[in-house]
Parts: sequence; structure tokens; C-alpha cells
Amino acid sequence: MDTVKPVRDALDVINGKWKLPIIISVGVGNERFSDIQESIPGITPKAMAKELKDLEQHKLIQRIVTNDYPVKITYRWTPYANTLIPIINALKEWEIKHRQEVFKK
Amino acid sequence: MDTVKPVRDALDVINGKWKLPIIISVGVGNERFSDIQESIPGITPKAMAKELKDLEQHKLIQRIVTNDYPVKITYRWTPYANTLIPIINALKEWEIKHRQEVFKK
DNA sequence: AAACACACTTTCCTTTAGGAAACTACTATA
DNA sequence: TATAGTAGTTTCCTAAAGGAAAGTGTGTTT
Repeated sequence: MDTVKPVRDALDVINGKWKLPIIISVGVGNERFSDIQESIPGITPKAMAKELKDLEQHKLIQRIVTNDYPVKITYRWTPYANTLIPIINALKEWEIKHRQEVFKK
Repeated sequence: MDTVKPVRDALDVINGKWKLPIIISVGVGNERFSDIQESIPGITPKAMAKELKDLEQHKLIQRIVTNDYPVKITYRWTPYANTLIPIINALKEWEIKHRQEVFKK
């Protein structure tokens, strides 16, 4: 079985410093632009806006405009984003092990 | 529990177009520079050399010099690289699902 | 009217990634 | 001696990523 190709293709969608952090942040309940931004240390509004558009195109998050006064904009997970959970968990658990590995030395 | 931070840290090590493809290629038995390169369509020797050094520093692969004539250089997985298997599988399976998702439309 | 909140956008700039092509150092083989 | 293979390196270039800082448009509050 070829593993290289599907993994490379998956990376095309997921790769980047901010995509998964944003998905996670939205996943844990942050809905508004400023809340998401505050939950991710170091991200700039420019990066936020760009990545949010990207993720919307990939159908991983949804941008919802509510026409109240004032207009509310919220970001939500799509059901499709749920499929990323195994990847997120794998990365998270790996990093925790990785940190232990570094402390050993 | 904070998920954003460990995932971002994990991405620092794993992120990039070529790192996981190289790890996978070495994992399935490619040992020599030219074999690894041939197994990954599109990679240039320059990218190879850079990423191999990077991965070596992160202790995910090992560069072994055998002083025969001619000198042989082989790349191997470290035991530590085994810890990446869940991530690789998660990405691989996700991409297969993702492809089905795209075909639906 | 002034100030603030929100969700961005714009400008300017530096860094990093990435690729094409040629080249190098060494050894082996014909 | 000429050619080929291995494992890279070097040069030159373009494109994409990323950040800092300021600005925009809308509406709300005081």
C-alpha cells in the first residue's frame, strides 16, 4: 500500500502553523473572531482572516452571519471537521511523549 | 485541558511538505539517499538534504556511515520514530475519507 | 459628540520554503 | 582514460508565509 501519497495529500489541507490550532479553538467552543484570536497566542488578525477563509473553503469550519443588531459573526465546526479528531488526538499525545523525551536528556 | 499548545508544538517538529513523506519512506525500508528520493515524487536533492538533517536533529532518523569501499550511507528509523505511527495512520485514513468527500460533489 | 467594540483589511517588510540546474568529490567500472 | 553512480552542495531565483502596525466601517454606549 502506498502511504506516502495520501499523507502528502492530507498535509496539503492541514499543513501550516495555524490551521489545526484554529480548528481546535473553534472545536472547544470559541466562536467569535476575537475569542479565537485570544485563544491562540501569537496569531495576528491577518493570519486569522486568511486561515479562516481557507478552512471555510475546505468545509472544515462554517462562517455564520446573524442579522441581529449588531450583526453577529460566528464560526462553527462542520460535521466534517469531526473527522479530524483522530489526527488532533494523535498529535496531542505525541507531543506529550515528545516533551518527556526532551526532558530525559 | 489545553489542546492548542501541544498540537502547535507537535506541528513545529512535523510540519512541512516533506518531513512525514521522508519518514514514511525510510520506514518502509528505503535506506539510501537516491532510493528515498525516487520514492517521493517531486522532491529535489536540496530539499532531501535539508529535511534529512532536520529529522536527524529531531532524532527521528539516523544517518549511518559504513566505512567499506565504497563508503555506504544509510538512513534508518530510530525507535523514537515509531511513536509517529499513530499520526501517520490518522493522516492516511483521513485523506482516504477526504477523497471520498470530494468525489461526492 | 466622543470613545469603544468587533471583525477585519491594508501596507510594508523580512523570513522561509521551494524549485531548476549545474556542479563537486569520491569510487567503480568498461 | 572515459563514463557512470552515489550523495550530496551551490547558485540563482520566485512564491508563499508570517509579522508589526495602523487603518476601516459599522454599530453601541456614555
